[in-house]
Order: sequence, then structure tokens, then C-alpha cells
Amino acid sequence: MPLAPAPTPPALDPDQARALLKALADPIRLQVIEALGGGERCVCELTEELGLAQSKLSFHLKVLKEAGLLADRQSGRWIYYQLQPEALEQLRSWLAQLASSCTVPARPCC
Amino acid sequence: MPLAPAPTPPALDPDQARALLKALADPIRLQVIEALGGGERCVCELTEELGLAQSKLSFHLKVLKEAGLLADRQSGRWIYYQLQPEALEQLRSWLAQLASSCTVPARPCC
DNA sequence: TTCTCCGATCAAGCGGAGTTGATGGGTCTT
DNA sequence: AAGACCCATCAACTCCGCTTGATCGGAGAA
Repeated sequence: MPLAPAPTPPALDPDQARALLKALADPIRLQVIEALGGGERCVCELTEELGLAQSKLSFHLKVLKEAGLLADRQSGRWIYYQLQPEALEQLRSWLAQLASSCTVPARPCC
Repeated sequence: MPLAPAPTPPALDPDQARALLKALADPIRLQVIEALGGGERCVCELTEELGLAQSKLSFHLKVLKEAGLLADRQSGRWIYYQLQPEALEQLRSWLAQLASSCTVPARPCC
């Protein structure tokens, strides 16, 4: 039987949200994310475009991949990375939920 | 004359996105954010609910406020903080834009 | 096989964000 | 006025994440 489709991914618990945000909150990783926003890229392309040391880029790619933000694919000796739209969508849902009722005024304290 | 409404805030440049993400990417600040997701709170309420040292909470509130994620309001000797939905919405737009074309396959590299 | 290239992994060093405890400023009460 | 309370700020310390340079593994070319 076919898998149930999941157009809206399950809600993010705070720990998962934290992992995604922590992975995104680095200037170099943001450069990588922005570069991959235009589509899949090979590591050697990213190295050149961003002007990064190879080991440094590899380190940050690993962080992003382990957070679930990136997926990789090997083709010959090259490895291609791309953004995982599901992870981005999960974060969007989490943010939307936060915004939904955050303007409720406080009842006077104490 | 009435102010022009701004339902969709202006697009976020990478630096602004980075500032927001960096502010969110801390476990204590996330606890604060989650607590404020239910509505405005007084600092003394947050201190008690989250079981934090006063100076520690104050430090993180300042970080969140300077990032534009929180607004504060004084009433007598109490200070109330609340989430800024506009900031959350800006982040959501930024994420949506990233996801929009990130699945374009790479053309073979080299 | 050997050589070359791509990318991941490792260990050591460094810097900066977060924590802690004390102090200061401001408001309300008595 | 003095005192109590709420919150921000400060300086010193700690600790963890990032950087760096070298090494390793795997795939293709000769």
C-alpha cells in the first residue's frame, strides 16, 4: 500500500527547532544555504564560489547535513549537496505557530 | 492620514536573517520564545517559570530584543516582553524563498 | 598497479558567547 | 526620608564551537 503523503510535516518540538536554528546560525553555513537556495551544487563548486578552505567547508556541510537541512548524493568522485525543503517548511510551521497567539496581552503580574 | 499597512514585511537580507537566527539558536532563548508564544509576560513571571537567575534572563532578553524579536513595555516597576510577529514573519518569508527553487538539479560539475 | 583528484576526518589551538555574583538605577510603599 | 522590590549592567571566568593544517579513504585515469 502507498505511503500516506505528508504535505505538512509533523510539528517541530523545541529540541528539533533548536537543532535547526543552531545549524543555521553561522555566517559560513548561511552562505552555503544561500548558495544552495538556487539549486543543487557540487562541493568543489561551493569551495570555489565561497572561497573557503576545503576542510572548513566540509565541516560546515556535515553540521548542516546532520541537522537535516542538507542531503548529499555521490556521482563519480563528486558529491552534490542540496537543501531539504521539508526541514525549511518545518521551521516555517514552527514560526507560524509562535506568531499565532503571541500578541495576547499579559494579565497584570503579581 | 493613516499609516500604510505592511502585511508582508520587506525581504530579509542575509545579514538580518543571520542576526535573527543567531538570537534564536540558544536553548534558554528558545525557552523564552516558547513561553512568549502564549502571549506577553512580565520578567518576574519568566524568571519563575523558567527557573533562571535574574541576570541570566536579563542577558538573553536583551539579545532577543536587540535582534528585533522582542518588544518591551514598562508598567510601574514591572517590565513586560512580547514577541514581535513581524520578525517571525520575515524569517518565514526568507525560508520560503530558499525552499522555492532549491531542488533544481546541479549541472554536472567540472 | 600507480598516480591524481575529490572530499571526509582528525588533533591542536584559539576566540567569543554564556554564566556568575555583585552593583547600580528606577519605581512604589511606608 | 528610608526601605523594598524589579530589572539592567558590569567584570571576571569558563567552556564549547570554529579554524587550521595534515592525514586518510575512495573513485577514476593512465
